[in-house]
Amino acid sequence: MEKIKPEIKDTASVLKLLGDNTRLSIVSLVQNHECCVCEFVELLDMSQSSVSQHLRKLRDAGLVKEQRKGHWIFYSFNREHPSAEMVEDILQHVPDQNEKLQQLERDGLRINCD
Amino acid sequence: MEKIKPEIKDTASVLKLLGDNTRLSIVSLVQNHECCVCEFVELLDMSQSSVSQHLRKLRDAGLVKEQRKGHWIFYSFNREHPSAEMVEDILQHVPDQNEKLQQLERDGLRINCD
DNA sequence: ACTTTATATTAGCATATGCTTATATAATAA
DNA sequence: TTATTATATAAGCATATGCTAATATAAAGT
Repeated sequence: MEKIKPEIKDTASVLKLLGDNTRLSIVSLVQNHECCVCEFVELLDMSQSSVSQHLRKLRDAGLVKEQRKGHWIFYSFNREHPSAEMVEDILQHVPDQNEKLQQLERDGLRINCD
Repeated sequence: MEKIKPEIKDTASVLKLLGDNTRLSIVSLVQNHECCVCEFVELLDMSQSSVSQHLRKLRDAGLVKEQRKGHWIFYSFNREHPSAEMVEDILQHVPDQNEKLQQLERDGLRINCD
């Protein structure tokens, strides 16, 4: 049985969302890690407000999930999204963002709630 | 040796281009077939001007190539583009557009210069 | 040369986008 | 309760986008 493909207009709207430097970076970052807003702010060197607005778009589209942990709200990739597979295919063509996260870690700026 | 991945901002700009219904449809159509402008106009039910402007964006980005054949200018997918592989991966998640082309064929509206 | 046909380009406009600044909310800490 | 911290939201603005309508171009046909 074949997987149901989303309609072309739904696919286009996902691509439109990813067609922004900031959002593509965010999605790439959360593919393998949970991150909180302040980490994005640090990594992307953008204002908190701006990051928050991008996150809202991603969340509204269902591409990312949020989960509160104490002070912080952590965002993660939503593998349940109808276009999740396509997004993962796309991310394979995007340069790895983990290095930046590791740098955060070394700088002691990584937030950990576990 | 590993393939060179385009920078994230280049990838984002390709996704932005594809993040439009009309352009995603066009790219999907030319993935396997050459099409001329009037065919797009017919298939997408849009004005010639609008289609032409979308094609220009795709051509400027190098995602499609154009080739004149007599009366018509045929557009085709450019497999040399740095993000061509990614685009093909994406298109696998897009519903097949061939049916529409076959309908054109049946209606005798398909342009053929061979 | 003139006309037709296919396509491209331009200008104008309404809407969308992404940012900044300022303010609100919500959970925690004192 | 009040203050602090992390995040969200709203307003305002400059720029980008996609469309239509009108016009230009360029090859082909007569």
